Formats: sequence, structure tokens, C-alpha cells
Amino acid sequence: MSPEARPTIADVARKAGVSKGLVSFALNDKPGVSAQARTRILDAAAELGWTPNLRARSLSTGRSFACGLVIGRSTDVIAADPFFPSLIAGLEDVFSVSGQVLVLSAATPGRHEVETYRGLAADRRVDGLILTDLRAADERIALVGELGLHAVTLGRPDVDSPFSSVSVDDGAGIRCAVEHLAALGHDRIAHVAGPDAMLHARRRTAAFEDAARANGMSSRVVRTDFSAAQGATATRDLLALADAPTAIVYSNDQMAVAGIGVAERLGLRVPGDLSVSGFDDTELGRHLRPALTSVATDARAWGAAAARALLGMLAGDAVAHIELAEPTLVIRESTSVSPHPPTGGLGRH
Amino acid sequence: MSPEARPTIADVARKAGVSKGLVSFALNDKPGVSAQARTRILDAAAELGWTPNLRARSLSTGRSFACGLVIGRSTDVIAADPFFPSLIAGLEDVFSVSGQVLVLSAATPGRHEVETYRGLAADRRVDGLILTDLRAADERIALVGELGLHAVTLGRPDVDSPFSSVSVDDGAGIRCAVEHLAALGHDRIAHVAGPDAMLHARRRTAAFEDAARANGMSSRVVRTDFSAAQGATATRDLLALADAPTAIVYSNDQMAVAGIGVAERLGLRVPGDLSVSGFDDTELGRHLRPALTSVATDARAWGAAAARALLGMLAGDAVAHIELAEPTLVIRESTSVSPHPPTGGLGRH
DNA sequence: TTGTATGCGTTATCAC
DNA sequence: GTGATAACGCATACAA
Repeated sequence: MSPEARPTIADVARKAGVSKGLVSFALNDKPGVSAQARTRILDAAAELGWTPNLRARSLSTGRSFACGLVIGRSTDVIAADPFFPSLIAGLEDVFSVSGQVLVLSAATPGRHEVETYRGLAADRRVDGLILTDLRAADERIALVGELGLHAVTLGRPDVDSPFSSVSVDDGAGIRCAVEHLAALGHDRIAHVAGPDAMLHARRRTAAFEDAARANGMSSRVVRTDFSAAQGATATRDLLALADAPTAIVYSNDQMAVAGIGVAERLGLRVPGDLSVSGFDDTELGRHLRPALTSVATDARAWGAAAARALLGMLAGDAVAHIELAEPTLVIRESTSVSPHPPTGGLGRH
Repeated sequence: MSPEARPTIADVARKAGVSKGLVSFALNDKPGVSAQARTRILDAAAELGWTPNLRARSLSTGRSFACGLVIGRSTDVIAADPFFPSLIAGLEDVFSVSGQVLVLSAATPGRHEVETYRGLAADRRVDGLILTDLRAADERIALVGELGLHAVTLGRPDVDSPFSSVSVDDGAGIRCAVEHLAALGHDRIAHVAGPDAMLHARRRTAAFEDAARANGMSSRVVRTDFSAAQGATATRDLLALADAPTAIVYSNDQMAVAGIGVAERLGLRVPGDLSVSGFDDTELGRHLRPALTSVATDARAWGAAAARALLGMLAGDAVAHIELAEPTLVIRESTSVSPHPPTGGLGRH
């Protein structure tokens, strides 16, 4: 009598005069159903407005039709980082049109990272995971493999991994920034980096040091947790040095913004006395004064590519390692000619 | 032979020498099980390491053990808005310790808002929803009700609603900002607001106009979509007026930052020539120069309260309307005494 | 080419 | 009071 009662596969079978099993075969385009039975079944299903019950399907197939993203960073850091919302937007671009759903889990005060992965796997809440913020010798790779889940990593791990990966050569972005500064005559530069445990922070640091060396610049690196607060502290420390840098390459935009604030408070002009470049090319950057020179990566495209790769793995595709387009340097107002051009440098022209 | 095979309730029943049904009763603390049978069952379950299969549980109980958050705003706007990550962090604080999972859906190019809600409901992917960014005469209230889902709204809707709500009096925050500016001698102020269709944008606008009137100030309002770009445009328009305001109250921090950029580009000093206040008290704000005066709301606490309210509804609690702590104004460097103090105003002291 | 049985946990229904 | 049984909803291995 319930008006809400959805038709079940049994209703369709009865109406079409066949068994439940055959209905399932017909509706999933499996072989072994006569053309005649197939049309009878499809008609009956359409007439009743039948759609499969996802939960029953989930139980019998062992799939969740959901993928997960575990956010391991402190949530305070996430809130300040526009990378995640953009990544999520990209994931949704793909998941939303393929019947998948995105399950978001954060490591919270009440439950830590490994437990979060174990919980998702124990309950089979997801079929696969997006692994982000890869760390050196990341134990999550093995953990997720043992838990029997599929996954795609953002960037290639430094350990053996059975998973597909989608990468962006952020090192190339940093290199662009350093070369830009070299061309402007800077020869004493610094990098405000992310945590050394994170692979992409390491990669950026290495690219920075290589590019500085290749361009004959003296360089320095300060590590942070990616937060604006530590970006500010790092800047204060760098500018207090006797041979303070004339340009700083930051590993994200919010640290760059905080760094500009610190420099200006010390009476320095940006870019007159200090050039600053950011990373991620946040919307806000172009509205600041000075507008921020920044390395532009396409987090949304990254998310979309990762989602596609994960769906591919779930469908049984071979492991693939996808390299996305190189980031580009967007030059705005926060970088300019060095205040202390090296002898024979560009300052002469 | 599968080494992965989890014990099922049938294994427990066999080991305890009872039926599946009785095992279920025993493990869910239902009456009708003798103390003797209960201990036998519990021992057997512990010995086998049995845990219920969530998918089977989901099928038989009709619950998903998941809650959803649909993000209706353009994803580009979300990426720039630290409100959502903080909200999500708050939701996770509660969900993660109560066996719930957060399903995130975004209105994407391929699928729009109403379809997203219908899709979640059709597949019963979630038991309840968090409704945010409430609009005037919001059709989602009725829609979600018809779809048979529970929900909690962030803020009280302007239509009849069967759902609990969790609210913050953002009007009070705006009032604080206006009174602060009045005390500084400003008498020509403006508000850069969010979309008029959004209830909280309306509420803030109304609070702004009331407070300006109560303090004898002339006021103006410009509407935007909350993006930094439109915040910049609005500021340019306001400052081009013959009687340009001496202070602008922005409805979020990123518009305030963009506004400061525009003002400085026009040769105005902030706060010397123009005072600026933001909303949300973003981490970044305190590192800017000038550091941003902003209305602080606790998005994370808001999320946690909403999650608790939703779990309450799912458990059958009565509809509740929760009012959170009033926002506070954090006064920093971007607001100061008016450059044109009104006659008899504070400028004399 | 088609029908049947089984897997999952919960719960309504029935038997003692 | 105490317990067993069957049905739910779908996919699929297997039998016919």
C-alpha cells in the first residue's frame, strides 16, 4: 500500500513473464538473452519506471560506486589552501557524470589518518581512493594495497606502487620562476618550501636548487608547513640575514602574500626591493597590489584526470602514468629587476 | 578458500548454534534473547572477529550511514572561498566519530543542482543533507522534503521548513563593523554584498542599512557574486563616485583584499583614505598589509553543530533551531579614523 | 536460452 | 519469553 514503493526487479520479471535473473542479464547487456525476451524485459522495465536499487546492487556486486579522498593535512591548512576545492571540483566534473560519488574524509582530532583509511576499507565505503600529498616512503601506498582498494596517486611515489598516477611537473614551474628571476638580474634568491616529508615539496626544492646553481645564483631554502603564518616567519628570518635575498620563490600563494606583508612592514618595497613569486596562481593573486607573479597549475584538470584514471583502474585498465601539461609562470607585478644587479648583469642595459 | 573471506552472521550463528536472526538481535541489544544465548553469541562473534557488512546492513535497514553536502555555487567561487573547507572540517569532526561518512557533490557543467539532489535521493546515497547558501524562497527545502530525505539548514529559511537549522547572526557581525566605522567618524559608507538571491547576503545587507541609518550615515550597497573579481569591480565603481565612501564593508575577505588592491592602484591609502573591513576572518587577512579588520565567524563550529543536528534528526529528535555564538569584529589595520570627519565628530578630539 | 540458488544483515511473522 | 524462518533486492555461478 505504500505509495513510495519502488518497483523491484521481481515486478519487472513478473510483468515480462521471465525470471529475475534474466531481467538482470537483459538490463546489463549480457549475452544469453534472446532479442525477443530482451525487448519484452526492457519494455516492462520502462513501463514500470524501474531503476535498480543501488544498495542491493552494491551488496551483490561488492562495489560501492563511490571513491574517496582522504585529506591528511591539518584542516586549518586546508582551509587556507585553494588547491583542494579546485581538485575536488575536477574530481566531481568526472564522477558526477559517471554515477560515482565522492566520499570525503578528513583526519580529525578524533580519528587519525591510518584509521581513516582502514575504516573506509573495512566498511567498503569506497571502491578506490585518490592519494594526494604524497610523502617520502609513503606507507599509505602499501596500506591501501593491502586493504584491497584501488587508488590513483597525485604524482609518482618514491616507492613501488601498483597504482596509476597523474603528475604535474611542478619542478618545471619552479625552474621557470628561477629563470625569470635570473633574467631580471637577481643573484641571491631563496625558496620558502613546504614540508620536507612531502614529495612535491622536495621536488620543488630540488628544482629550485638546480635552477639556481645552473644560473649561477646563490640560494637558500626554508621549510614550512605551507601555512601563511610559517610563510611570514620564514620571510622574516630570510630578510634578517646580512646577505638577505633579493627575490623569494614561495611554494604557494598564501605564503607569498604573507611574505609580501612582512617585507612591506620592514619598509621594503615589493618588487622594488624584493621580488616575490607564488605557486598555484590563486584567483586572489591577480587582485593584490602588487599583483602576484605565480606558477599556474591547473588543479581542476588534475582532479579530472585523476578521477578518469581511477575509473579506468576500476574498469580493469592497465596501470598508467599520466603526465599533465607543464605549469606556466604568470608574470605580474611582484617581480622586477634586482635592486643589486650583478656586475655585467642586466642592470647595465 | 579465499583468505580475504570475512566471517558472516551465518558463521557466527553456526558457531553459537543459533539462527541468524537471533545473532542480529543479540548484537543489536534487542530484547528476546536469553542471557545464556547472548553470551554464547557474543563470544562466537568475538572469536571469529565478526563485524557486520555495512552494505548488507544498508540494504536491510534502508539507511546509508552517509550524509551529503551539495555545493551549488560555481566551483570557481568555492575555490576562492575558505568557508567551505572550514565547514567541511567541522562536519568531519562529528561524522568521523559517529560512523557516518560525508558525500560531497558539486553542481558541475554536466549536472545541475536539482539533478544532483534527485540523484542522491534516487540512489539513497545519503540519509540526510546539509543545506547551505540558502536562497530566497528556496525550492530545495520542498524538494528535499519530497525526496524523503532529512536535512539541516545553515541559517533559517524564509519558507516553511520541516528541518532543523543552525544559525549564526551574521547581521550582528555587520552591525559591529558599521558601529566601529561610525565610532571612527565615517559618515559615508558602502557595502559590497553577495548575491541578492542568497538569504545571508540579504540579511547582511539589511543589517548594514539599518546600522548605517541608526548611526546617521549615508550608505550604498553594491551586489556581487562573492568573487574577488566582482569585489574589485564594485570597489572601482564606488570609488569613481563624486561622493565616494570613506569606508567599505565587504561581505567576505577575498573581496576586501581585491578592494584594497583597487584602492591602492587608484592612489588611495588604506586605511588613511579608505577604511576596509572583511568578513569570515580568513587566516590570510592577518598577514596582509594592512592587516584586515574582519568579522570572525566560526565556520568549523558551525559545521560541527550542523552535523550534530543532522545526526539528531536521523535519530528521531524533534526539530530544533540552534543559534550559535555571535560573530565578533576583529579590528586590525585596515580601518582607521575617517579622512573627512563630520562636523562635531570625533575628528576634533 | 532460461530458471534457480546463494550471498548479506535486519526484521516481520510465526512456532513453541 | 525464546527462538527459528523467510523475505527483502540485485547480481551471478550453476543447473536445466
